[in-house]
Amino acid sequence: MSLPQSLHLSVDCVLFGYDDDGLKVLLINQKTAASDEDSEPMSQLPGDLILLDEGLDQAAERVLFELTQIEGVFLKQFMAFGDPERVKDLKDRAWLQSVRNLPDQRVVTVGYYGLVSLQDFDPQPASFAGGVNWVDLADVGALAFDHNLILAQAFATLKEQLESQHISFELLPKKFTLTQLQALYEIVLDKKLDKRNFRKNVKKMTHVVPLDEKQTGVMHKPAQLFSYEPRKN
Amino acid sequence: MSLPQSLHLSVDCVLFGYDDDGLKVLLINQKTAASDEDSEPMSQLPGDLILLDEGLDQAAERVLFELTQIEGVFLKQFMAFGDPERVKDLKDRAWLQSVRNLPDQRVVTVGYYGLVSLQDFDPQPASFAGGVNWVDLADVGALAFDHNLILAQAFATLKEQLESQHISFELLPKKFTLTQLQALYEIVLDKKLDKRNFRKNVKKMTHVVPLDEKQTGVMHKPAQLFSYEPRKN
DNA sequence: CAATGTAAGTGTATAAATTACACATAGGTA
DNA sequence: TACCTATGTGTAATTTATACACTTACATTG
Repeated sequence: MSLPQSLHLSVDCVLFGYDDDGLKVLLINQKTAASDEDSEPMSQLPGDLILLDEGLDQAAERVLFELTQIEGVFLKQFMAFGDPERVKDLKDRAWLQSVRNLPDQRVVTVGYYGLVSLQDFDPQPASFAGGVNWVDLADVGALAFDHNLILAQAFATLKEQLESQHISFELLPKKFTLTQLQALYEIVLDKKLDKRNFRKNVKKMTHVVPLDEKQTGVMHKPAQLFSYEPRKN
Repeated sequence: MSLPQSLHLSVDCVLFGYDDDGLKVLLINQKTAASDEDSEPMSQLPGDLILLDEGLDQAAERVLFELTQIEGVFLKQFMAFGDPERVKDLKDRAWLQSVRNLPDQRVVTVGYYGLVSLQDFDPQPASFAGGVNWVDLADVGALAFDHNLILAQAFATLKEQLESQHISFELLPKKFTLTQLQALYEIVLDKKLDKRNFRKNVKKMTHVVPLDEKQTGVMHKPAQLFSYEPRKN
């Protein structure tokens, strides 16, 4: 009834980062074997095979940390990608051969998206292998495998869940102004919002609390700082 | 960098069925080896390992058809389940041993939920092995593996997506009355709705169109029949 | 064929939520 | 001290959501 199976399972992390400059995604450069000249290095999402004794969420955390030194961030599964051809493209062969024991093996991957504030996290996280870059969403080029698809799907999920899931705050520094919060909403939802109406809505969110602190060093009226306080029951 | 992996990947289908009697889920009875007396047969969701050359959506369709003879229904991936212990429970050992070459192998599964109208589909789909039953959601007992968790997650997803995704119609016969539609909403959302307001909202849905046809054989004013017409561009 | 039972079908008034919109203020800089 | 810049605030108009009750069409029964 059940045939012997042989396939690999990986996780890929789509880590979004935000600062006043806009919305970025974390990409790593494939480190090809030193002698490889003809194959230009591609960018890809941080991802790797899962270990046999770890759960999926755990794997996503570990892989993200190993590849980017980032830890302790919000990470959420959003979709599995299992096209049998997804790692069979010619452009990806060289890298697979340099890094996998069984480069021809089918790989199904589980996508996670994550959110960080570029202020609170080191904007250029050290990595033990290959470069790590925050790339503006608009500037993302062709990625390895089906990673453009995974990224698009992750962004669509972020858009859908931004309002319902209290996740905007993961993208902001611990202390933020309402203008920052609004700018984030405008970027993710891709539409302009009215300042007064936006603030009216925020006032209804009991988990957004004003601090006894103001912005400093700005050449205009300093903004009130707020922080996110998830309900403590 | 990447250790050799060895795990199995399956799909599990949570198929919801609806009739005037309520919301059901399709379960199959594990067929244990004939001589097995001490292990009572458990119920589980229809699911099986994926084949090496098929995509995930394709696998879900195939597995559902093979186990229940149901095909051509709405099926949507909703979540992957990868707890390393999810198939290690004692209660599930006997069945795994009778059906798998590598019963100790870790299995990660991708969950799909599906929707059918019990009117339009055979309410007791034939199956080539083991019984197949529509079980009222309230009467679902302990299932094999983590299938109670998968079911709960699927139902939560259905609830979330019912309104945004036009999926209520998958659960209804091709021709339905507004009362049926409303009853479905009330069951899934678990709240009573106002008849007049509900109908006002439906009138705004351009994809719900009245037919030149009425209910027959009912001992009251016959209801107008409607059908779902996804926008044809 | 008249009376009865049953669910279908319909409108309006009220409340709530969303939208549109403009100017005074606090601090920094010159 | 004057000026620049982004902050912070209220109200009226519109749209959307909610609450609510009676007449109608068909089938059954006496």
